[in-house]
Amino acid sequence: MKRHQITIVDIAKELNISKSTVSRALTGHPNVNEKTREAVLSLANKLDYQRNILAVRLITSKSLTLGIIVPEFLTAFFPQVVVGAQEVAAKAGYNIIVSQSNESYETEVANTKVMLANQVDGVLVSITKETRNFEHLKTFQRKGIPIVFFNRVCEEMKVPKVVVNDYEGAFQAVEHLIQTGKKRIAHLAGPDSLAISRERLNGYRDALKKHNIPIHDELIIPFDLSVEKARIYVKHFLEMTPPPDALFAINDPAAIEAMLIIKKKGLRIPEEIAVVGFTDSYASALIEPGLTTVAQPVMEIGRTAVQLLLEQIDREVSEWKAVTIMLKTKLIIRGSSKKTQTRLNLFR
Amino acid sequence: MKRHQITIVDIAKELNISKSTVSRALTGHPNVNEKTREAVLSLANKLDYQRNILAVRLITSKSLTLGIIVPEFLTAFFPQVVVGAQEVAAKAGYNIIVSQSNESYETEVANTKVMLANQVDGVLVSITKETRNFEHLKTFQRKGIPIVFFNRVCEEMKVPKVVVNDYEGAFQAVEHLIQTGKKRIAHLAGPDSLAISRERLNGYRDALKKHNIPIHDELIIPFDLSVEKARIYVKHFLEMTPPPDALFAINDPAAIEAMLIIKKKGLRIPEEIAVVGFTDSYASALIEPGLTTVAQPVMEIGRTAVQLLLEQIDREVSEWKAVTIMLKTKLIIRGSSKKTQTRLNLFR
DNA sequence: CCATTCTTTGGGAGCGTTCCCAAAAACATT
DNA sequence: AATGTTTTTGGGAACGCTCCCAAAGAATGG
Repeated sequence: MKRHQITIVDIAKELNISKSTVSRALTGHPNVNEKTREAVLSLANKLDYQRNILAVRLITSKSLTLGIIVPEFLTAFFPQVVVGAQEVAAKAGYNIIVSQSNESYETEVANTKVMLANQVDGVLVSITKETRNFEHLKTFQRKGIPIVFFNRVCEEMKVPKVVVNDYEGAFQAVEHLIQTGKKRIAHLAGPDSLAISRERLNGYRDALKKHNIPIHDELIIPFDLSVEKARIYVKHFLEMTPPPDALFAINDPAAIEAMLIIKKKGLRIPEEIAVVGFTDSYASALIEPGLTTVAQPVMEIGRTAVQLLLEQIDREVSEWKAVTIMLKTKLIIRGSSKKTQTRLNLFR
Repeated sequence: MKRHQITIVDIAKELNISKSTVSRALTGHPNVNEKTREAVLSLANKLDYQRNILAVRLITSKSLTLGIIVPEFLTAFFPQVVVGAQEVAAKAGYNIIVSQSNESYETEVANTKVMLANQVDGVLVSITKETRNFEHLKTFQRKGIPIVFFNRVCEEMKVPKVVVNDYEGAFQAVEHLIQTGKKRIAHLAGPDSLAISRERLNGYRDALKKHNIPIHDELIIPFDLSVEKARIYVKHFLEMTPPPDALFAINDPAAIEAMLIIKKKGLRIPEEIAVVGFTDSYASALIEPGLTTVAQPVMEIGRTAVQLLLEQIDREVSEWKAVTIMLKTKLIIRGSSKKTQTRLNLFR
């Protein structure tokens, strides 16, 4: 019952020409008579011919597939990046396979093997918070498979990277807090291993410096991005005497978690303690008061990363260049950091 | 500079045996001497041999790839389904390519073509809110490519489906509202074209019937799942005299949008109007008061759907059977529907 | 009109596997 | 020792396409 799939040989026989000519007509090769081409195309259309991409992949030694390794898929950030990536990849005829490492180094290593087994033509990577050894990722380079980092990049590898201006974003966020009169600004920082953590921390530091506010080390706590640790450290901040009058968190989930705890404690946001996050996730607009946050162009990150990747794929290994593209952030000011009316106030 | 990829022929030459034997040893075929197998495996290991999956795919006529077509990728629901799906697919050696239709029928049709072009071995589909014609999906059946629906299913096609018990979930949600003393319960329903809309509507209706509460048609408004329409209809509900004392929304985003509007109006939740959603998204726990909602096992939906799909792939077309698997929902009661203390009260 | 160039076509190898069939080798049975 | 049976191996076709090379055909020019 298995239906025979139409091949170029079928078309060739039908038209009494060779399969080479059919192939040329179909692929748009210039050396083919216009009439022949039309005949081939119309017959192909009539027979509902579908090029066997599996054969094309074998002969060209290209899987026409890109891999994306992300640390998680729970928050909206990475799915959005994937949407952007897919958009550009699809236009170029590439598929995307995604694997999430669940913030586990082990899983990330396993995922690289899956990517290799699938012979991806290139790979986008955002590392886990645990990743400190990069041998598994260097394998891609060794095998001539281009790699592009985004968001959470590996600094020691000389490959293209797509990031946002974390330093600038953090700087603006903290400066904004200072401008609203805050003086004792805590920073719930990301793990030291991630460059984004360090960049944002530097932005925080320099903003304080610029405004001559002393930097207190006890107001800077790096954590592992888990909700549990976030809670512990936020509580710790609140128990200080005096407590901080503002909190800049490494990301929105942490900021939101902080807000929940602060509100539970009965402290007023932003009057007693202001909060600022990073990324502008969906939830940051929902919570009350709205969370002030540093927005990043999430889809654009995906698009740009794939563009860079495709450029590498088309080039010789020797021509690869390690550009770092830095996209802009934008501070979104909401109720968690200013004294204006929030929706909540209406029925307080 | 292009490194020669190790093939089974290389291994065969090195060991002075035929490539057939090497193939057998590598694939675990029984008819091969144990010593030969060991020799092959150890050499393969030593040479870092990687089976060329592109060749395997061509010869077996299997892409080892599954397609997933989802209507959107913005809310957490579908990415989570994908995570579950991937988990099961990966174990069986399958890749997954995802395409989102952005709630557009046109795009959905285009996506089916992408799936066909990629020769997926099977496809998971959750239709858009616009999809009323199913020809593009029936093409899969015609070509012998198994299809499994999940969440938003096509009722007229006799294929496996994975859903949650929408009727029961809605019934429980509405019964819960009745038990908290609500009498005038509105339902912001989904579009008529989707079975989930109808199921949830039926659950709503039957719960009212059971408790002898008259059903008012003006309290049931179907909408197109857009935020804009949600806002309009919620406002419409609130302007009624008397307004409803509870609202059951087709999904969490609509419920959350409703809560924001209700709060803006200065009405108290749940005292003046209670709200219940569907799915238990991340945001439903964040908003204040917490949103009572019908939780569904999201990852499990993805896992189950892939399992069904793999079963179909392994079977002959004639053996395909159109089971519908109905997973359980669970009512999560939060502040939006009960009079207990919410966090908010602490600092009111 | 023939040599030269350009356009168009056909033949066939090759991509790296799998799998069938036959041959060889090893083992068992009378 | 001869035959039968099982295990193990090799040869080679096949998957459907691309691409190289040579050949045929058409066009051009002196």
